[in-house]
Amino acid sequence: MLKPKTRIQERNSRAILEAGLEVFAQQGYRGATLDEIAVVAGLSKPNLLYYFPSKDAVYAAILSRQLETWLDPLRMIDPAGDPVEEMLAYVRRKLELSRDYPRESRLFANEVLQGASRLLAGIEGPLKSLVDEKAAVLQGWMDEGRIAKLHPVHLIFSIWSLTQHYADFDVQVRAVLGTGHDPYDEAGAFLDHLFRRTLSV
Amino acid sequence: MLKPKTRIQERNSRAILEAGLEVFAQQGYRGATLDEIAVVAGLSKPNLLYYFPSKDAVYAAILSRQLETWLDPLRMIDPAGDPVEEMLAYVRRKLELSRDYPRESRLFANEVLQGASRLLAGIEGPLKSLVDEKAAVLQGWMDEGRIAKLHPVHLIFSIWSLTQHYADFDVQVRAVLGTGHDPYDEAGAFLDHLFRRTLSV
DNA sequence: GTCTATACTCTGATAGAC
DNA sequence: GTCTATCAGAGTATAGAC
Repeated sequence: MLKPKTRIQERNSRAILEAGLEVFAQQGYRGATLDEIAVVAGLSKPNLLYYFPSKDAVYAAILSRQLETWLDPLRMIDPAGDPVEEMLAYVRRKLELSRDYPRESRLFANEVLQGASRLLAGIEGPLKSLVDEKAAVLQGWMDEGRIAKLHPVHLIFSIWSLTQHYADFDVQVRAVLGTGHDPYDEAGAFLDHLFRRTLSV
Repeated sequence: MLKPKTRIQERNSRAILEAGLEVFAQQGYRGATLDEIAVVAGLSKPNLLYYFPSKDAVYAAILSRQLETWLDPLRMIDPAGDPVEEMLAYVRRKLELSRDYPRESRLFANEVLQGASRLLAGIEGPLKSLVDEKAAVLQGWMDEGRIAKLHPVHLIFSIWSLTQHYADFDVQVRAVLGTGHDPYDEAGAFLDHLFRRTLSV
């Protein structure tokens, strides 16, 4: 990416990343086109390519920008806190991410679904380390009898899958629920209930 | 699609549907190319287009072929059975689908993720009807105090999300678990435990 | 019925005017 | 810095030989 120097460069760089997020999240890498991204960003295609050298560069910039945000909620689990409340707070934070950043969720979903070749190479190590670290915390809580004994890694998977479902499969959720529902409101209550029952000893 | 008459037509039609499933499931509709499908099917591109008039026709044929299989496990829930065991059996059937037909799962995931425009138009009604019907059965069980009181539709969503996660995000699951794990084996035990705790009164 | 050749469109990327 | 014009390659689809 071009290092932004002027106000107009700053604005255009942002517009491209924003438009790219929109289009890549809906179509996946191969399905997305620079034409569409340029239109959404309000630029010509050559102008877009003045800021980023290639389609791949746009995609990589967007992916890496979102990574931290995506893993932060897991990092925030506090080994010194109350186990059940820590887990329920994690579920809430993840559900809020799905509600407030559904495009980011779908971007990752597309990426993983399509093999994650661009993503996993870079984060496989750190991701596994973080999960292992937190799984050890959960295991400790289980050994102390403070939460129910379950496979800790699959417990983390279950939180990812249940919360991200509402962003990734949004159109299906809304189609099945019908009108007059607030999916995230209902999901919040449902998941709180589900994990409280599941985790309590 | 061409109505198969000869043995060679039968074989080629199958090969195209099989190859299309493979490629569409990994790339989504727009990301998939006829070139790739033809190569996987072992045919030339024009020959592929002799059997199906267009890319869209191949895709539509594959989608509709898989729909029944995908909804059958939900249909099989028996209102006259034991509530908790019926639900756990449903979870098992869905997990087996993910294990045995991961490409079909990813095909639907891509489709829904990318807006489901080709799918929902055709099945929105039937899908919602089926879910509503089974949600009423669950609600009845809850009213009778035979399973825990939870939002029945979100309960169904939770089963979809937890089971399909293992097919759709397979590469992430395996990357995080590391080697020496059988994801579906562990997931079976985990989900059985989770839903037994969640549903028991 | 199947293949080769090809038409035509879309896509990513570049050159060069302003 | 941004635009118009354009290229090469990939993409869907068709024509016509065999």
